[in-house]
Amino acid sequence: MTRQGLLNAAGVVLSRNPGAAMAEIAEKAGVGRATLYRHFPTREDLIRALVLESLRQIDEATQQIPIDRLSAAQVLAEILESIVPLGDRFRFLSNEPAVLNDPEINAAYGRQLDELSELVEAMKAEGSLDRAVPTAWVVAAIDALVYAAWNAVDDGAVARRDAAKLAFRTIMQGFGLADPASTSPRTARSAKK
Amino acid sequence: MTRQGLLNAAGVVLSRNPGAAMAEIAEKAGVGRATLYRHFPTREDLIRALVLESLRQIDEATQQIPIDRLSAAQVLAEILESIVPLGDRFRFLSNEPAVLNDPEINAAYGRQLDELSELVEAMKAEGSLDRAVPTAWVVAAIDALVYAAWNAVDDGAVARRDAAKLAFRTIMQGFGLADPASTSPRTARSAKK
DNA sequence: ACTATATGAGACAATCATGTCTCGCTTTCA
DNA sequence: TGAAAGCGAGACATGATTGTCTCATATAGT
Repeated sequence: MTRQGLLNAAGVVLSRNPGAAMAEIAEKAGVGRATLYRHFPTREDLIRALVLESLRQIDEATQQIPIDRLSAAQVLAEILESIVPLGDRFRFLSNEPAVLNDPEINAAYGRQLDELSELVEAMKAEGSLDRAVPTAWVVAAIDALVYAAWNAVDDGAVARRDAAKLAFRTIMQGFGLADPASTSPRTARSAKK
Repeated sequence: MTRQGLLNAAGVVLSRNPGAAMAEIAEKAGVGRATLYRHFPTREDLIRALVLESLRQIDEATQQIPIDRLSAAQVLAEILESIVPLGDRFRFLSNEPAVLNDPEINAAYGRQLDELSELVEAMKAEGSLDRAVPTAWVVAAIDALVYAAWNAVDDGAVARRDAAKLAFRTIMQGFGLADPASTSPRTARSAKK
């Protein structure tokens, strides 16, 4: 059994139950528990490796995007297409103490968030997003919508090939320039009369 | 120590670390471990009670909204104002096996999702949301944005009083009628030239 | 003051996951 | 064919957590 296979199994099992035991992961991988420990001496090592591998996959996918030939909005579209399929890998361990305090993981994740912030700023600069919306909120919402998109696919509410496009459309419209009449409750009320 | 105080402490501790021990929860509540067990005979009982209490709080908050005097969009705005402050209580145990298989919890949560679906349909009917966007996706995204909003407040990225409004604006714009020029990557590219 | 009730502290057994180790078995490579 | 390496199964000790229980104390109501 390859290291990748073990990490995949760990991803599947842990995303459904973050507290799953090593035995459960080994079983999912079709491997003896001892073998799992041979590759990852401790549970913490396994989780660290899983998170780093996931972050690496995201880097790999996004670095293949020709950013110099696309608008910032198009870059975001490509990023979403790339990472929505990987969306499950992350949310489940945001609270893992082993992950939260790891400097290497924090550095890598922080860098990715920073890159996303820069992309959002670029989108504001090119006029595809509303400057009035806080960048931090846009980044947080993108994060959440990626997760929601993967989730919706997972329980069959949305087709796999549509998920990234739905998320992209939601982001672009949601943070584009406002049409006040359709977003303010007060005016919506008067419009109802 | 009141039952409510224990549930509050459990909410605080478990939302930060879903695997926290009973001793940690009791300590947070400033109470002996035995006392905690007197109120909740097993850990599972505690988690069940916490989830049900959280769902009940949402019901309570939303039922005070005068739905007959507001547009569907306004109702959504009020709902967001009510539940964004409670947002942390839920995501953390969506994977808890004790919760996932509990019929009472599933019924209550499913009903709330159904009500949200109905509200989304009503918003489509009144023209404040785009009929072309799948309701399931809208519901999933609202769910995710509520969580994102609470999260952004929690780490200081967004002011508490702005969170619900940001989420509302994002939803209303994000699922309103599209302005094709601002959402399609293809056209964005030609616009860049 | 008196009694009933709830509490905090802590001992305790049972359970469970972790991490180590050994022992055959199989595969691979020479 | 033979040696080496990796594997599955499982025994084992360890530590942490759960859930039960006791007992002394505090508090509230009468």
